[in-house]
Amino acid sequence: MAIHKKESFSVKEQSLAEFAKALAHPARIAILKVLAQRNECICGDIVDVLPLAQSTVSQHLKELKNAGLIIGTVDGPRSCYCINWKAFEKFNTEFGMLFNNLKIKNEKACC
Amino acid sequence: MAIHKKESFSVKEQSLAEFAKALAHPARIAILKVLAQRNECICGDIVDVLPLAQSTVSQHLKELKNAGLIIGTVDGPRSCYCINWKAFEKFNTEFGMLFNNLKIKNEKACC
DNA sequence: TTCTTTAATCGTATATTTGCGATATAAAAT
DNA sequence: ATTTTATATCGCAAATATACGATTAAAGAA
Repeated sequence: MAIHKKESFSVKEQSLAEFAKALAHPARIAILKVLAQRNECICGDIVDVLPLAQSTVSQHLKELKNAGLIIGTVDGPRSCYCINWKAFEKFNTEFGMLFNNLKIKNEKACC
Repeated sequence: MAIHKKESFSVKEQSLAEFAKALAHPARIAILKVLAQRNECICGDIVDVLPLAQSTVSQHLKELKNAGLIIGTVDGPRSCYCINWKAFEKFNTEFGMLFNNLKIKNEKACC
């Protein structure tokens, strides 16, 4: 029984979906906010701010890193995370273009 | 064992995450594309285009509808779906604002 | 060296998502 | 009235995601 046929969609569709999935949890949105609000790259400070266990936060950070939305650097015994603005820019405009392209074609909607 | 503490985040964070979740599958991205490319509101035509069973497509449509991204109207024996541009606009700008606000504050990143 | 601190990873429980076939529903066609 | 067509929903199986405690790893401090 073939389950999860995400591969059968276009690369662009998959990549947009991947990006969206990385943002699809309030904790990860909150992490991005924290990372940006402090102009130094925080690591465990996020744990103090979020209502989640250290291991859970670490897991969310890993997902954001895998999606390319943040960059992690090891700094002695601690880890320093930053937002990867390039990736954000890329996906933000990609989303924007998707929406715009759609809208142009769809001036007269039926419902 | 308390699982899923999404409620402990801000309403805005939750709403952004909800929007992202609705987009977090290539099938749903593809559906939105199809809905926009044809200037008539399609229903079962989507099933012909996607590599998924009718029931699965119906389920994805339901999720998009629940998230408010599309509107469904019953038209005789068939259903007519359209993109809800207002919701899209709202979330698109909300995302944009999030990114912009973050970027302004974060001119000097450490990594 | 030993202890402490910081963060990643492992193991595990539970929840949610994804997908399909089968069935139900409802309107149109015959 | 029966059949066809279009779509939603139900029930189930498998895959993923979420969360936590416990453990590991690695650097700095004692």
